[in-house]
Amino acid sequence: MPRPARLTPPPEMSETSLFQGLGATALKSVLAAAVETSLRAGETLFHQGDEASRLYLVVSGVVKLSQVAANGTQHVLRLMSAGDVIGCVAVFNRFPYPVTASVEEDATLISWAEPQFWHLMEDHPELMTNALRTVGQRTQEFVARLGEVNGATAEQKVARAVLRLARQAGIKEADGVRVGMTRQDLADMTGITYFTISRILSDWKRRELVEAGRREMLVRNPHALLLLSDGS
Amino acid sequence: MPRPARLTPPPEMSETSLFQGLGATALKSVLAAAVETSLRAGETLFHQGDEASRLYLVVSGVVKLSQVAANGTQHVLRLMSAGDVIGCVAVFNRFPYPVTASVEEDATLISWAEPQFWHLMEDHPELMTNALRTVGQRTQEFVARLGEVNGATAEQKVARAVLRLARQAGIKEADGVRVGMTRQDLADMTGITYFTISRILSDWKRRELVEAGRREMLVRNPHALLLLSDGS
DNA sequence: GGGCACATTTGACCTAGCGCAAAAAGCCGA
DNA sequence: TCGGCTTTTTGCGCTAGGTCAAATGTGCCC
Repeated sequence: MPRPARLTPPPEMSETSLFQGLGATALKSVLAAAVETSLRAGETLFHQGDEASRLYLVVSGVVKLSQVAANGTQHVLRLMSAGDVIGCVAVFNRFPYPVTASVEEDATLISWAEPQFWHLMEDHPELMTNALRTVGQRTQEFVARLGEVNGATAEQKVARAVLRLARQAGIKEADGVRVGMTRQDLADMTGITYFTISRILSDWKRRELVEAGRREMLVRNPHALLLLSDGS
Repeated sequence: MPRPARLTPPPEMSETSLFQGLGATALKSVLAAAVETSLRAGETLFHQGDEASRLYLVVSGVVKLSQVAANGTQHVLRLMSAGDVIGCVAVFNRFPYPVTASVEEDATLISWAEPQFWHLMEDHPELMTNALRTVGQRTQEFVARLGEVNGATAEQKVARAVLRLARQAGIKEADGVRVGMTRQDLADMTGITYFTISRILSDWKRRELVEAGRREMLVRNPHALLLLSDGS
């Protein structure tokens, strides 16, 4: 249910990296041009291959970026949460979206039509600078990951995926970080079968690094996972 | 041996995607600010982790972008040839270079200091637009590759790597495309041991898809490789 | 031509992780 | 409380590809 974005920018907006260095007036006019959308878990923002028509900024909730490979398997690339920009790669490229964006947890987003955002960037050079930086960071992340997937054991990959998950969509609790995901989700993120995922998690449970329940887990000892993901 | 870039832009410069849409005058001033460098095969442009101080454009030759993973293995990300921009991700990020750039075949490059290029982009908005597009394309490529590495067999990965190699650094000949690389190079590009690479190439030789010699190969039937890389 | 340094090939063996099947454990609605 | 459903666990066999060792080229320098 799209509607115009509220005109009064909430204070946290000015801290969003996309808006860094933007004056209050500029920020207001950029936000005025945006449209606010609320989506429920399970709904889809856009599909892989759709024409890249809009640029989104996540205000709240969690959005999953996934890709369907040629062989039909689904690969989850990344979860996006508050402050993350979705569609930047495709929009600045005038290419179809390379991924599918679906809502994991009820989300609110604001978005701009592609030509409109180009205008905004022309009017506000800082915006373009920030966009360039954002895309650069995204690339850097993917480059780093390309390096990581190689030669890593299944356990290392799972450790990294869980840590990423905890960072991007985890909820801090007294004795750890809680993340909601199925074994299948983890499998899609790592390219490992969920059988192997289950075996690894069972092992971690035995070693008391995590507690794993149905559709969720509690990361008790992130540091140990970091060691696992890194060293042997 | 750096020296100022020649002031008269060679005609092909205006076709470089980074300079698309730039007027002749603008192009001249952008080139005037650049420095030309020639490097021999084996020399290094910059190392992974170096401060990202310059943005390079390949004029001729081939430059290899590689990454050393945490476990010490080298991973070749991409070969860059004429028209490709090197360092864009890091420079626009003010992050250290995430990769090492070394010269594969004697190369000539032009480069700009980072702050200077920002000024040029401010003066010439088309340049910034192009930069944004370039970074976007690079990202898109890496995202696509992240999806590809998953679930692919060794043969599929090698097929893709060889095709990329042929496209990025191949020399067209009467009966195929010649590419210069060692089995080890291919291993570094795919994350596969060179034993397996050798086995796969031997098989391809038997099936007459390629001819493979010491430090080089001739791709006879790119179409067959494309089928291999894609289908089962 | 002979020796040397690599690059490549081939073989033998081994293991991480996949595929499949079947059992167990939660969750929910009636 | 009982099905019926989904998610997770576990066992077992199998295979792609890694590891190691040893043989075979191949080019180059003296």
